[in-house]
Amino acid sequence: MRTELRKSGVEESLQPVHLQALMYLARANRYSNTPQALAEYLGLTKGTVSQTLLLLDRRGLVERFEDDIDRRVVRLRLSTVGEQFLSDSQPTLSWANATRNISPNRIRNAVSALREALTQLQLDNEGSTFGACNSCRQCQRLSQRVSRCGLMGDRISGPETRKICWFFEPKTEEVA
Amino acid sequence: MRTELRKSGVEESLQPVHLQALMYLARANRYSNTPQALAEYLGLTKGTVSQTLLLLDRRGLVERFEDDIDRRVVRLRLSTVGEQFLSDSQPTLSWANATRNISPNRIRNAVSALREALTQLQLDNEGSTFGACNSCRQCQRLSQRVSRCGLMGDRISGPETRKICWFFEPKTEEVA
DNA sequence: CTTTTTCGTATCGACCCGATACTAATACCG
DNA sequence: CGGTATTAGTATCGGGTCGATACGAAAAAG
Repeated sequence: MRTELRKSGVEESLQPVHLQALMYLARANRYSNTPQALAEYLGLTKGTVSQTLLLLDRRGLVERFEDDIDRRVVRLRLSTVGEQFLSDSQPTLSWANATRNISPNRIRNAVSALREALTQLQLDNEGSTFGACNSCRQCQRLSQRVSRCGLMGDRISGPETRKICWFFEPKTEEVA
Repeated sequence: MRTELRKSGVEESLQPVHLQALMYLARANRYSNTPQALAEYLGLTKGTVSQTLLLLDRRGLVERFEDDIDRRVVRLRLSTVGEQFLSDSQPTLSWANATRNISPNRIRNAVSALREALTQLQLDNEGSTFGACNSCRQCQRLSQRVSRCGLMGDRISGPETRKICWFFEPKTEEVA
C-alpha cells in the first residue's frame, strides 16, 4: 500500500506522507483540522508536520488560517486544487479494486475486526483514537439529519458525522 | 503500525524500513534472501536497498556473502545479533496484543480476506507475489515432512515451507 | 568472442524526520 | 489582577531515506 501511495504522488512529486496528510484533511471534522491533530494521526512530531504543511501550503494544496477564538491554533483545509488533486490521483483506488472479488459480507467482517484491533491498539498506547461521530460514544442523535456532540456541545450535521474526529471515544462494549 | 515500528527501532536508532528488512530476512526462504527480492518486497529500488543493507551490515545485524554458482548475486542472512534484536524488540507484539479480544475465527476470516486482496493487488500491478510454499501452486507434498518445489525442483523441508518465497504463485481458484 | 542483460554498488541531490530552541497566545493560581 | 506555567505552532540543524544516474562485474545470448 505504501508503494501504491508512492506511485500516486510521483506525478506531483509528493511523498507518501504528503498524500496521507491530504487524505486526512479531506476527512477531518471541525475539531480535527489542526497541525496537532494531524501530527497525532500520522504519529509524527509537531515540528515535522509543520514542515510538511509548509510544503503543501507552498504548493497551494492546503490553506492555513488562524482560529477565531484561540489565536495560537492554525486551522487547515484542502484548497480547491488540493481536492481536485485527491480526486484525480485516487490514492486508494488500486486497493479498492483489489477487493473486487471479495464478497461485501466478508469485507464488512474484516473491516469490523480491523477497526476493533486498531481501537485496542490506540487505547493500549494511550494515543488518540480517531473515528467518526456516528460510532462515537458522545454522539447524540437529535433528528434524522442532525446530531449533537456531547463533549463539545455543538450540533453536527449528517455529513459531518461521517468525518474523522480527534476526540473520538469508542462505544464501550467491554474494553477489557 | 508504522508508529509502532518506529518505536521498536528507536532504541537501536533504526528506521522503520530497517525493521521491515530484518523481519523480511527472518522469513525469507533460500530463493528469496537477496537484495533484489528484498527491494521487490519493500517496493524500493535496488540502489536504495543496497544502502539499507550496507547500514545493517555495518551494525552487524545482517551478513552478506556471495552466491556459489552465480557470483553476481549476494546472499543475505540475519546474524545472531540480528536475530537476538528481533526477538527482543518484538516489533509486531503490540499489534498482536491488540487482537487479543477478537475471536480466532474472526481473525482467520479477516486474514483470509486480506491475503486475497493483497494477492489481487500484486497481480494487478504485475509485481511479485510473496507467499509461503504451503499455499503455493508449485508445492508438491512428498511426505509428511518433506515437500518439493515444482518450479526449482528442490526438496523443501517442513519448516521451510512456512517461509516467504519470491516466486510464490497463488493457487488458482479463479483469478478473474 | 563480442554484445547484451542482470545483480549489485557508489555517488549525488532532494527531502523526511526528530531534537532543540524559540515565539506568541492562553491557562492557571496566589 | 500579575506572574508563572502550559500549549500551538515555527525555525533550524543534522542524520538518514530515497530515486536517478552512472558504473563494474558476472552471466547469458548470439
